[in-house]
Amino acid sequence: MPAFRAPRGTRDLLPEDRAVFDRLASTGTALAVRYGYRPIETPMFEQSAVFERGIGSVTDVVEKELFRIAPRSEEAEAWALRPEPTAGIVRAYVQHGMQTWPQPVKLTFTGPMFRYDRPQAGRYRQFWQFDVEAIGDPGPAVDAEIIELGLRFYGEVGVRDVQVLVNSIGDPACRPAYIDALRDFYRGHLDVLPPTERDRLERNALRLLDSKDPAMVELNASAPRITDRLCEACAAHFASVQVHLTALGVPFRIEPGLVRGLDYYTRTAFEFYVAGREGQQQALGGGGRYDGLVELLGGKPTPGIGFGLGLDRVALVLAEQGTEPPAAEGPLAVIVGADPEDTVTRLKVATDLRAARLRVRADLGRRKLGRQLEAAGRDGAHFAVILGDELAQGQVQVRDLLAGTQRTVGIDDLARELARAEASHHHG
RNA sequence: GUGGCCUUAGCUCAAUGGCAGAGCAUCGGAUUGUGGCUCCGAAGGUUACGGGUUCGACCCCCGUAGGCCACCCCA
Repeated sequence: MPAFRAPRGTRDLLPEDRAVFDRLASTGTALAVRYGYRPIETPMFEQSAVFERGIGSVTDVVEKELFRIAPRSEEAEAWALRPEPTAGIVRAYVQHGMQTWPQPVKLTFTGPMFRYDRPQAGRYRQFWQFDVEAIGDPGPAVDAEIIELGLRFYGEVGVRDVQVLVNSIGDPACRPAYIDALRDFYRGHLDVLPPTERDRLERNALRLLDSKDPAMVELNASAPRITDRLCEACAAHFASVQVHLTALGVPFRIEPGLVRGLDYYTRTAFEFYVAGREGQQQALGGGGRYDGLVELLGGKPTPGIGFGLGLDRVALVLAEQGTEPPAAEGPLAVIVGADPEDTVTRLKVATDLRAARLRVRADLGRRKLGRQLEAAGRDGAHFAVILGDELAQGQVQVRDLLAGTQRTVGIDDLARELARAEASHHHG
């Protein structure tokens, strides 16, 4: 009914929602910093080629979900809103010569991503990711470190029953042979393949592995497994990742059907799910190793690994699991007055208290005292400072709205008294 | 991108094809400067939008938009 509303697939984070997001983002950043990651920020859009080259042009993310920006002139560069953070961060790594920094370069970022797909709960055209990237470390120890970091994030933020799925999808030494074997296998069962899967067979055979079509699920049970066909180096790497994960006490499940949707991944791939929902879409987060990406974007051959965790989905799961959102904090005090018309004094008192670094609100409406106090109570204020005739003697009433008590305070002592009350309240 | 369900006040929901309503929330009042409770009142609607059928449409039909569900895919 309103004339304007938020574009399809986007939403407003009202203060209550925003408080949840703030908590998720600050928890993630603090956690990553504790692990040695430094916050970075890259543009929300890049040359389309950064994503086409990096993510792979035959992926869904690029083929049908890339949020392209209409060029403003013939000679304009083709731009696209970022659908994920890794390509842009790696582009920055190359552009700024980060290979001369102490390796690995560990970076973290939290911000909005954009994908032009059909919205659903937990699936938006603008969504938030908490991202961590370690560039320049071949692993396998850092693989386990980063998976443990992801799992710890969910724990600290209060999501219960998170499962870790891991797999290795090989590297250029072994994956091509595996994909050939996979194609041969599916070609032997062409009659069973649904049309869409048949279409993808030549283009992106790995994707058939995580199809949810019942016929495919049955067929995939007997499909060749990448984990049986890793080259020696990949097999050793994968085994060592598991040793490290076990040593860290990270419970995980090997999921041979786990393939990631972006082409740049090699070797370690992992996803986080809420237990019981693994079969559905709605991964809470995922990531993996991308040893070829830096080179693909014009840098020297450099290994890397990272993850992106979807904050919108974390917020959704927290709500479903009944986790209490952070309580809205009301002002320490509201300045109210017996004379509804005297907004000058109320605003002046509030301004002086704010200058003293106190969180106060002045009631600037011209309504009678009872209404002002009522609003202060609903606002969650701890105190009401009541301005009345005593002001002539330099005094005000300070009413404790929670306790229902009230006392007279000299106007010159007001800031000190309120600051002391706030301090004792927070320590008690 | 495919299929299905849904859309009435800020929110949650009513209304047989015949006067669009309730609760909560908002705002105001209950005689001079003290909140939460109670009582009274006000405001709030192009029934998502556009067509059609009908004497008459929130209600039936078509289209569009948005949300949700299952696909697809991913976070």
